[in-house]
Amino acid sequence: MFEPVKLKDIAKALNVSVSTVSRSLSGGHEISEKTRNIVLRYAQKLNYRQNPIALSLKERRSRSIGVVISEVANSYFSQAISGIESIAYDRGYHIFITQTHESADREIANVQHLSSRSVDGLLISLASETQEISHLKSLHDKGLPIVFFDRVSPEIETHKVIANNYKGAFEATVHLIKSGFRRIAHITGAHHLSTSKDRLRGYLAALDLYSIPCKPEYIIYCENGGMIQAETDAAIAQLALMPDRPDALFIGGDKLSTGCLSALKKQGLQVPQDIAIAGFTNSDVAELFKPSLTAVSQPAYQIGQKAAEMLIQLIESKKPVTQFETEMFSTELIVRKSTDKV
Amino acid sequence: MFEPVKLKDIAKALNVSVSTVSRSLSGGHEISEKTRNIVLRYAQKLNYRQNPIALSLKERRSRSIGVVISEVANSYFSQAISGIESIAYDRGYHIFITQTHESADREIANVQHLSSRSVDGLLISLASETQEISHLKSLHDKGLPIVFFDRVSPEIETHKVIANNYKGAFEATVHLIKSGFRRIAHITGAHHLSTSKDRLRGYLAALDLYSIPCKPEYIIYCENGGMIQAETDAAIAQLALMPDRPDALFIGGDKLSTGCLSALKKQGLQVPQDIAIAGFTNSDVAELFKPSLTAVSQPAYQIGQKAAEMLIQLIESKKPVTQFETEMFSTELIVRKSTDKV
DNA sequence: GTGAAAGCGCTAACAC
DNA sequence: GTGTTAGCGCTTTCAC
Repeated sequence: MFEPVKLKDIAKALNVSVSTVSRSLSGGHEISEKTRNIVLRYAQKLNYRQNPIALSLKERRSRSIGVVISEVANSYFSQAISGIESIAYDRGYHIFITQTHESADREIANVQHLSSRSVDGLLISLASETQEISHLKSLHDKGLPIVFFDRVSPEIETHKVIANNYKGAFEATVHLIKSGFRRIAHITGAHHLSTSKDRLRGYLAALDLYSIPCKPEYIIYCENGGMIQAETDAAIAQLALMPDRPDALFIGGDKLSTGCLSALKKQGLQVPQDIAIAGFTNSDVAELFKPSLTAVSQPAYQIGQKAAEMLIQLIESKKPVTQFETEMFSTELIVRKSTDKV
Repeated sequence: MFEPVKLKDIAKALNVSVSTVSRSLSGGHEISEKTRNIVLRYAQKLNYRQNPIALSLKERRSRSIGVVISEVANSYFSQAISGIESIAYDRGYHIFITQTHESADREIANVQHLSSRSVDGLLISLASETQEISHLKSLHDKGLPIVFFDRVSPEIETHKVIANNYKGAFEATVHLIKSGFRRIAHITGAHHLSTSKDRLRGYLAALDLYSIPCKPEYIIYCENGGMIQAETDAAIAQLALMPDRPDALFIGGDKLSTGCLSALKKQGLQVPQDIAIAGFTNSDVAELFKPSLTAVSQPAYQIGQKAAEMLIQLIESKKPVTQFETEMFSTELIVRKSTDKV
């Protein structure tokens, strides 16, 4: 098998002690220039690499961070991951990515697994199903740094990074209203998620501003957040059958937006003739849909970067951090054909 | 900070030795039922977890595998990752995902980083830019298990997992021909990639079967594999300007397929009226495009699973493996509107 | 300036 | 059946 060079090998070959080698390599001051150079040169020649596992054991940290998301196959998350990765890489951290597929059980298992793998910190966007976060709380109480992004929880006081979901939803809804639609429904993710709540508030605020009464039956929660297409189909079917069928739809989720487009197609409803839609999505192909999709896009890459930065800062902070921030990024409304009034 | 329970804590509390605790926990036979029960119960109560880092140091393996792909934001790879993850998780392995973004330099850095992080093995799909794989060869020669998937290299003898790219391309091209198209161009990824070569062969074989002469100018390589949209746009522009403009297009890459759709739109070419298209893609929204996209879909999840299985088998094999296999999976042709003859 | 030795958490060979 | 000890690769304190 693969046998990397270790300090002992170098020490033996050079007839010095292991500690001399270690000190030379780590740039210790108390080493003679001459010895250091010899060691350095030899180590270089043998392509010596520190064994990170031994180092972790020694330092009692792993230089790795755990990432918990619902799915990589989601444009928002895959972009966020790239952002996280870019920062982590720069700072010498590795990332463990785990997927919950929106299941609370898998989230618990993943978090458990990661913490037992001694990650130095956790970056998490909660699963749709998760309502109770004692699995995170206990870890956090024990001192494990955690930074929330996207779907956050008020129950743990720590850094959080989110998009301005309220404003994004508000703008999208206003755009629908200004385009001439009045019967605007809202399909969104699990009711307890922070993102769902904020987006709902934005939607309601826009209706309110234009004095459009809000119909409770126009608000539909998809508890699986688009993970299960049948649920999305059912939501659309429900809207389609209403006597006072909506003429527009504001969708509060990445997976849901494409899911609704697909469901509407199955229902035989034309977009935007029968019903206009605008939705949160970071898809890079929203332009190509039939019709092209008016989208609320989040700066997912930057959100990932910021979250990683904050986590690493937390990890590397000498004294316990007590001041926590919630960083908020602006969304962008990209108007396309799915909200054209015809 | 976060201080997990260790064997020593349990030993001290129970007034036994560390080894007794270790043996009880690992189900050693030479322990009295009584002691074991006491230890087990206490460990349970304290929620004891083995420290995987210490274990790795001891066992000289990390129970983790490195995954090198071009991008997670790619339907094929995100599905493959899920497959890899499902197997790895079952077998007690963690995965490190790294992205090359098609750059050879980043691939080298990632591989280097992973190997220095002591992964037990590597799962890799080569970057578009990679032509020279000595960085992998040297690691492989030193005994690091490597399994290739998707984009493989003949230069290293090991297990490989791929889709039947030849047949997938053949079927897609035949479908275009049978639909009545004759001037069929082929846009594909970097010329040296195994996938590009196999798909080209399939395309040529189909043309040949129907005695359609192959025009060299109808074959365009996008060396960045759709990563840079400008390159894809240029390829389409080139085709659009030909005096004998193709009436159909077979596309040999996931990112390229959507990229071409977008480029055609910019060129003002209607699909399929002006030009029909069929392409490799695992996108779950190919149905929603305008027009819906005829796709060659790969069983990415299964490919990921198989690759992970093979790698773990390699890792855990007692004796050096000398017999290597290349596992091939069938693709599926999903016919949609983008290849309708009008 | 350099070496010896302890210790990070764990397992296992070797005592008893 | 249980304890003692060495060792995985590394850093760092303490001697010299």
